Amino acid sequence: MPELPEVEVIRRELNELILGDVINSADLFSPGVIGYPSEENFCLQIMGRKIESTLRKGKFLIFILNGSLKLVIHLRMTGTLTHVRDIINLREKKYLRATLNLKSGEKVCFSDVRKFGRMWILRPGEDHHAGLDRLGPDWWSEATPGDFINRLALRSKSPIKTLLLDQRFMAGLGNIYTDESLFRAGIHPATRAGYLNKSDALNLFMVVRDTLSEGIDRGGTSFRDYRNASGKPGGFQEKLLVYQRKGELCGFCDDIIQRTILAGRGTYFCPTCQQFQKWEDRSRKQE
DNA sequence: AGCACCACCTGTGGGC
DNA sequence: TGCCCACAGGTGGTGC
Repeated sequence: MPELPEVEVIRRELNELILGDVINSADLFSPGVIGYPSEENFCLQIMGRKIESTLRKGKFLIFILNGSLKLVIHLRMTGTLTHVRDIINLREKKYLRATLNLKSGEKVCFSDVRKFGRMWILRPGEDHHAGLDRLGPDWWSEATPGDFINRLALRSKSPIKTLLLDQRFMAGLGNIYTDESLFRAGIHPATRAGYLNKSDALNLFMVVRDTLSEGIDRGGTSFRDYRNASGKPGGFQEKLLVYQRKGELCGFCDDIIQRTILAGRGTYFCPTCQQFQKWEDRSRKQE
């Protein structure tokens, strides 16, 4: 489910609601929800910690706790974080995996249908337990056009979609925002990175940032499960131009949106508006 | 090094 | 209505 915009929407909301609050305790309801340390130590270490600040890196949500501890959360496909006073009001109650019980009397509820989501408590130097150390620059708060161009040059043979999805390349994009960005930039998802010149790359960088920005402004994309910290859906799904629109008219030309598989993921594109691949094939034949 | 494939889970929607 | 299959916003491991 959540990509960078969805995690950022949740972070901003929780930042207003729980900053400065204290986690009295945690309740765990699903084995495997804690990535590190053990469930027992997770519960012991989190008790009585003050939430000093909130961060996001890629799709990871991070709460800085007093005593140099970090609470790290990844929602993976179907995870949600909901701020409630009473669990009875929780929409995803059936899939509740953990709660953080705050001194204020409120709770942060971690629900997750598919159980892929994880939480970690990390001390300084323990980022590798969550894979945080392997992330590239965050697309929203860290990456620069220069980063992007330099990194593209290092992976020039990879299809551009593969790179955009690779969190070690740059962190935060998932399947929806990748397909939407490539459509908006007019680039076929299979185009090899090395085929993009500097101007193409710069344009793609700006388009990705604009697409993420609009996603955040509209409260994220609720294709199915995503809800913000108040339990409400986002609105960017109404603005999707290709994702999940196989067989529909493009909207910018008379062609029809196609679906294929790339990087192991369902991939949506317009064969007419995203022609980079065709040009690349032609230039390869001329070699 | 990089990529394809499977695994992890549960639910939903389409076709018959 | 029911069954079966494909597919779903993510990532890590394995083997070629």
